[in-house]
Amino acid sequence: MASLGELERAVMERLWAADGPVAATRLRDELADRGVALTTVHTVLTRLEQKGFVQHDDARPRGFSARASREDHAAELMHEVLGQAADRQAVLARFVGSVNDEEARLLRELLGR
Amino acid sequence: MASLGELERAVMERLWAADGPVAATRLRDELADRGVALTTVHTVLTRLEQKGFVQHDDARPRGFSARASREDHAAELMHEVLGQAADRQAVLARFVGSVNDEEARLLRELLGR
DNA sequence: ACACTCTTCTACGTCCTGTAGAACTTTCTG
DNA sequence: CAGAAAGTTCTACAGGACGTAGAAGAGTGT
Repeated sequence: MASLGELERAVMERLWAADGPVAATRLRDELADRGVALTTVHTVLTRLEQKGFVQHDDARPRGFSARASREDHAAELMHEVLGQAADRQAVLARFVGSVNDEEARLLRELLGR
Repeated sequence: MASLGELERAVMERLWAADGPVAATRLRDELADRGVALTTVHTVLTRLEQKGFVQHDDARPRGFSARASREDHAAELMHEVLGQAADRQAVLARFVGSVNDEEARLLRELLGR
């Protein structure tokens, strides 16, 4: 369900990187390499809001921000994927079987050894 | 990158559920509720092949099969999602923080002790 | 050989996403 | 406060992905 387009993802990336609400103009500037127009940014933001990924305050130059942190979002996605399969255990087994050492160590730590 | 359409997913589901190559006609029958034509099934299969999810043998009524098991596929997706975020550790932390007890137990087991 | 089944080719409508002009609203500035 | 500047919303369109399938071609069975 939650798949984003190229530009949408790029916008989310900036919102996640920012530490507070971001104005559309700033997003346009940060995406200068793409040369997108300000209205384009607005369109994308509106769509991201409809999808529930973004919200904006009612300050005058609107401040846009991500509803969930990048990490929460990713973790959520991981759960979604995990939940999709009937045999969650098998999926976890495959998953764990292919994490690198560092991640494995971290996982052990997180699971309280 | 790897996002499938409604029908595509349904087809993959049957291929994953099957324990061997499946003929297009059988897929059509299994998807009878949708009333899709055989050619439609073929089109979808062709696209899934192009995407690398499916392969077929050269027996005469072609036998189609998934390239990866549903579990491998899911685990792969999980890795993809994990890799997308800059702070993988944070993602793992959130992820582990929200698995249920049973899954946590399984994870500990899988991580060897 | 002929009918039947399967496969490939080609095509089209719809929805999603990128893209942005036009029009409207709010804010700034003289 | 009027006019300009900046920001926001509305509306539209093009391209691509996906669902859908007819037409045409290839293989199989009798």
